[in-house]
Amino acid sequence: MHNNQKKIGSELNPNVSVDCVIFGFDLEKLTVLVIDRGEISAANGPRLALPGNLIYDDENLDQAANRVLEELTGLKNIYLEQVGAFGDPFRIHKESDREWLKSIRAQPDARVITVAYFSLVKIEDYLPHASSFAKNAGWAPVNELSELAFDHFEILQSAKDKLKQKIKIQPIGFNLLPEKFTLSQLHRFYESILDKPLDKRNFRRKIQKLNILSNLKEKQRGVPHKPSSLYEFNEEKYQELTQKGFDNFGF
Amino acid sequence: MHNNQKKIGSELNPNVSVDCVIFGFDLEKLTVLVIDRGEISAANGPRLALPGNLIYDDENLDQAANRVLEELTGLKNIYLEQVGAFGDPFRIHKESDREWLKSIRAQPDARVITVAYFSLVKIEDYLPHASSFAKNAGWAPVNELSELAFDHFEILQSAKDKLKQKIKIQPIGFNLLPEKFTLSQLHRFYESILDKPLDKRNFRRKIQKLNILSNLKEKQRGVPHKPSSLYEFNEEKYQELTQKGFDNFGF
DNA sequence: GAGTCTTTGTGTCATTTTTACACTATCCAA
DNA sequence: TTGGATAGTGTAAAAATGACACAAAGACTC
Repeated sequence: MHNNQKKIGSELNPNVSVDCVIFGFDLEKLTVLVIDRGEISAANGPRLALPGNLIYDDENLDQAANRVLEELTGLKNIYLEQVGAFGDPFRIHKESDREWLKSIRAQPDARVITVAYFSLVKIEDYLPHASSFAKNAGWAPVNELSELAFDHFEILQSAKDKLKQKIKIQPIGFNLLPEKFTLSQLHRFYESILDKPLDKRNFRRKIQKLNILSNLKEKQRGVPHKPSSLYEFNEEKYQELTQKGFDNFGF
Repeated sequence: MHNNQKKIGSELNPNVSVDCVIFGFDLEKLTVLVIDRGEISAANGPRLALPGNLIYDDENLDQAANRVLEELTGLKNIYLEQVGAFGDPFRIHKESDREWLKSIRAQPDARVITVAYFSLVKIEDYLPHASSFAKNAGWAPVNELSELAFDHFEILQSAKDKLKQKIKIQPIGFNLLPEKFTLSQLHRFYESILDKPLDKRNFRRKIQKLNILSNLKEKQRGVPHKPSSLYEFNEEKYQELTQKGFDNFGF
């Protein structure tokens, strides 16, 4: 069910899967793409899970993650980074999880090591893709989740931590925000990832000094308050920065 | 050969292994523990490899890494952190690697995903352990290696990068250095990991401000120059720091 | 025991970065 | 026209950084 467009000449590896933590930002808070597994028979565990699947024997891990991401969102060439491997032999212990696996896997009891990836996607770009499990996917605010299937909640935590580290070192907001955005939105983005308030003026000073933003000569319209200037990221500057590396956006 | 002390009631998982990047510091430069595979028949590839092994189906990844580490060094409760998963389906392509696998694995052609860990070990504590592959193990200076078996060189690079990041955030020199050490040794340690020169006075100022070092009232003896004061780490302070996290030892 | 070699250990100043903090401007809606 | 909401802006004190040079201590040699 997960994947019925079987690749010719390749076999699923029953022991290794990838799971994707796909972050979005709805201009208010950080969100993550989750699958709703629907009503489950037995002990009703968490309905929500991260998208993921077994890997094929002839693809590498990055390819597998890209494939899962594309199957779900239709998006290619998306920022994707490994979080790590998760392999508790008892990670599949909840009865509800086992029930679900029986319905989608040939060997539901096999021990599976999963390799988690996180990616950053503009919510505006995401259109639920026709294929497979996407019809039950949706964005959930990261901080409102309290449980997920399997060890996915733990994976989500690790992914958040990775993202938190990453954002101090590279301006990756880039990948998540719409083409045009306001400084306040960017500000909220950093606050929701770092999970603490940042002084408005200091934030603006610091982000401007990176020289990565272009002030479009355009303003918000129709907002019931002073309209904000719109900005866009300067991709060249971004490349330059990530090359040289910029230690320290550590608020 | 790798592991003949088979655990009762558990099976090796033919698809998942762990590899350990065990760093040491010989007071001059960063070193890593490698296995010498000896003369190999076919196309003579790299003799050196990282220690590693398949996992058992009833142990989790951290346990497997600890087991491999202990089998090799006899050391328990060592600092150990995941680097990531490596899973190129063609990672076993060199003829010399295949020859070697035939001699140690039941299924030498299986596709194997490996999960890499790095750990930090005091060289003084390390005594080659009787068991298994340890007799051919030894410390090699990290920066003098130019190739390793399989994708181990790539893994080593990743581990170095992780270590580099880590050291900016936590005072883990702790785990590597002998009980008593001099500031110059610590200085050299940071330089060899960050791979760039650090100003002596600024380094000393910064490290002292962490308040993590105790100046023993003791000096080096028998050195043909002004003897240095010896220091030790203050473990309590270390715990405190890692809790609060100290952003920024970013030279 | 005088001289040489080698490494330790120390302070200051100029510059940059960080932090804390409050009020006016602009738009919409009532 | 007023009220509500958010945007946008500067300064001053404190802390951190980076650059830089010379005297002190021991071992060894002659």
